[in-house]
Amino acid sequence: MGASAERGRIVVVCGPTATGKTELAIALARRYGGEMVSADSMQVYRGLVVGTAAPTAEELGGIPCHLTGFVPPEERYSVAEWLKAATGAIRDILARGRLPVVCGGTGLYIQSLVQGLSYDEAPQPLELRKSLEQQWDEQGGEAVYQRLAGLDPEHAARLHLNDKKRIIRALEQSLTGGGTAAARAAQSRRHPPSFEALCLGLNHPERAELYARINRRVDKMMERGLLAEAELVWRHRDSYQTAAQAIGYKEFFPYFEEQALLEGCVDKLKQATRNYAKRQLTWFRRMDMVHWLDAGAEGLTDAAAELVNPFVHET
RNA sequence: AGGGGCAUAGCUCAGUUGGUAGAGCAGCGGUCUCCAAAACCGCGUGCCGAGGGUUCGAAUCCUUCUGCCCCUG
Repeated sequence: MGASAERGRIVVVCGPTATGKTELAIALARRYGGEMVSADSMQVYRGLVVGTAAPTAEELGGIPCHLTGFVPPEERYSVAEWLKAATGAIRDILARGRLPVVCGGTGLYIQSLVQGLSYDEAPQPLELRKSLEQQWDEQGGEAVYQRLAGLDPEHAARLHLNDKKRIIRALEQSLTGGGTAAARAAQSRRHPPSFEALCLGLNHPERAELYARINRRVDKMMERGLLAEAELVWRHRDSYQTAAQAIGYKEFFPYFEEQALLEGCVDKLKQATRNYAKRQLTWFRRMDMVHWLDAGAEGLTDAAAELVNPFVHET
């Protein structure tokens, strides 16, 4: 009974959108007496259900699902908060003697959980950020970049001059006593990961197949009332800061503003979703702990179970 | 039928007075330590509609054909 063996075990289902992650996760939860934990930056929001393909009560069939629809859409959410919530939910599930099945497509969230990254508790300096953004817009990015280069040359050298978001984020951290990026990275890894994870990655080997499924799923979302959901988001676009940038809503804004036809917006949405799936693939492909499974294969759940069995039973 | 116009990357189009082509979007690859469904970076994938001619050299000029569009009847 070594200390390292005491870490709780979790199963993670990741991969690009529209590959059936939710379905597999539910099947595994059912088979192993587990509970789902969503790892999705948009499913956390209340009211975004059709567009985010959040698991429905019918799909779940009684399996508990955590971390979906619990954040008011006006709120700004972040990895740090999700990590805290997910860690808590997982601990609870483990305490009940059940298997946590984490399921989602947000690479940053999953990687942070699996690798045990910890984020600074301090709230983000939004005022400072605003003034830095202003400086960027008024004086140009070069000036802001040079400021970071003076404080953290090593990190600055890695960032592209156009990477406004990261340059400003790095600068605000350095300016508020966060030290260099290298120091922060070391700090975030000072504890080993809280859990031992088995990562299953779902993908369709043929890109055309993945894209065809995405297109079909968007059509299905339209049938399920995506447009009404999108209109709600559009009406509140000023207050739904993070939620309004979710794929599946912003693509319809031109339609509501009578600047585009509905059909064109649907095509744009399909395209945006395909682009997103590709980015997700890039992210998960480089996580070398992921065991890839063919999402379209017969007996997918059994194939997954072959990996999960030894993982949950070995001591 | 007569007159005119257009055919260039998967799509929309650039291409000076002739020097074998380039943008956006799509696509492909990648980055990612607190907006991450975000943000950012890299890569041109081409019988320049087909044939013939002029020329050292043609996407560019001439000509025939094919296809599409417009005008007149």
